[in-house]
Amino acid sequence: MKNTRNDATDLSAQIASKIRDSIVEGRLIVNERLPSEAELSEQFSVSRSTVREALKRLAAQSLIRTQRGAFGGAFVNKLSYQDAYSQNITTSTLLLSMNDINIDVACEARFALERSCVPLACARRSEEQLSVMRRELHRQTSPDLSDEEWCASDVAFHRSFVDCAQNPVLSYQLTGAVEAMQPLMNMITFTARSRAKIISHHAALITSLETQDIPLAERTLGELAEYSMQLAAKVLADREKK
Amino acid sequence: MKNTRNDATDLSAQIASKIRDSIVEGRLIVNERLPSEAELSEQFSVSRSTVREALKRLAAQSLIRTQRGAFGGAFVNKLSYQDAYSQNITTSTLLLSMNDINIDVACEARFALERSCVPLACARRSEEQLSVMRRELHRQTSPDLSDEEWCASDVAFHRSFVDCAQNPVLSYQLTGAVEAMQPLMNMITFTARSRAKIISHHAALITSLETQDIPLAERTLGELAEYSMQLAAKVLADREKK
DNA sequence: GACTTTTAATTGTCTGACAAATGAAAAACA
DNA sequence: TGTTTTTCATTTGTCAGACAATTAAAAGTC
Repeated sequence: MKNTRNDATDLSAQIASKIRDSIVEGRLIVNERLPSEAELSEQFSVSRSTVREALKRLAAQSLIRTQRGAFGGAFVNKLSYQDAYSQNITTSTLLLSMNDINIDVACEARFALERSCVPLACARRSEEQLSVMRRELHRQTSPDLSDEEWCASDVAFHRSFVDCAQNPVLSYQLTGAVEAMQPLMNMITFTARSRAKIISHHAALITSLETQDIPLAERTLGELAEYSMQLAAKVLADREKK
Repeated sequence: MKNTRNDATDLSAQIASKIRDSIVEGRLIVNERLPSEAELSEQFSVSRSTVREALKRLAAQSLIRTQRGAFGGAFVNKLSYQDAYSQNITTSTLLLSMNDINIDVACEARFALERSCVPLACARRSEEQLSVMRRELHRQTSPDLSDEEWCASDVAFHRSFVDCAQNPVLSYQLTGAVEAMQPLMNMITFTARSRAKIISHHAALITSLETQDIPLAERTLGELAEYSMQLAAKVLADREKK
């Protein structure tokens, strides 16, 4: 079906593709054991090293895990949210950092996505997430926070906001968008004044959740998006000047 | 910094992690050439096979590409949208299929995310995307479409809807959500009647874009979400009965 | 100057070996 | 008999060395 993979590539890539298809299309199920490396090398008529390179490719995508010893081997891995998160973050971060994405485009996407969980977040927010957001808000008021720490706290704040929707699939999909912004924002120097302004928006966001005020949340996110873009634009303008 | 990776793992995994960090943190830049396998094996004091396994791991994540011949080698790869898309789709699909996700949760997330591009899509939709949507809508009216073909067309339709927002980052983030739904929806048998109903919603969606009617688009997406969940619930109920 | 051949560098693949881990079975022991 | 220890076969992890295939630069040729 999706056999766009083919001839021109390495043997190890071809073999990895074949096994990957077996997993994705369900012919190999979770926790099932693959044949041993020796058996695979016979099946595919290649050397053990080639098989191993193929298996390492799959391991890098968390599709399999391996275990040594008798009755060990390679097993189809149940992809955890944790694994999926970190893969998503790595890919999103690299995509943004390598493709000179316009920061406005990234901001626009991020806040559009975040806005998508406003109704659910307002309806379902639990004390657990709210307390994380309050904690991060408090941390943000500390004046001796470095720009990196500030951005990290910002990410934690927004991740918790997303988690308010109590939908793990939604959280997963948004993780990449929220986390990948951090390196971009890290380039901005946040003055005391700009921090104060963002903090007030964050406070409003918490209030909107507490009072389940959907319009307020949407408006606040919009303002945050706009302000982020302004700050970024200013940084770019300053850099231009030099 | 993020050195949660450590001791208990394979040498090849450790080496892959080190190189990955170098790329993610920018010490190795796009198109830069890595040392040759022989040099790397000296640097890390391991055999060439171990280095190769590490490099294959990175290649599986599209972080590097390799080229044979003199002046060949491993180069830091510029992650393309295409590569990022397919990684995202694979991960999302597996996450959903392996974690017995409640279909309601997946539907909820998908339509929440899709709703996030309604304002942008209405404002910016181009004739290009609209014609794709019309083409898929027309295809959906064909009665001899298999359930799989129907679902594939559905995915193409919604991807094009997302693309209307003209924001590649947004499209990237939503690809996983839209595509990963297909295997879940494939389990549903779409009767002529249910197809007709969905087609009418799709038609309304096209109209809402043409007339830039944001409320109509949001309402239509909501109805689609609800109807999808109904169909899924019915499938589950029928299966229970047996 | 244009074309061909050689050459050196580099990845891709293969073979064979040994180390390390590990669970099962066998042996030893109480 | 029941429990602990030892042995053992299997499998992955790592290594060393070899050769094939590819490739671009360098050298040679006309």
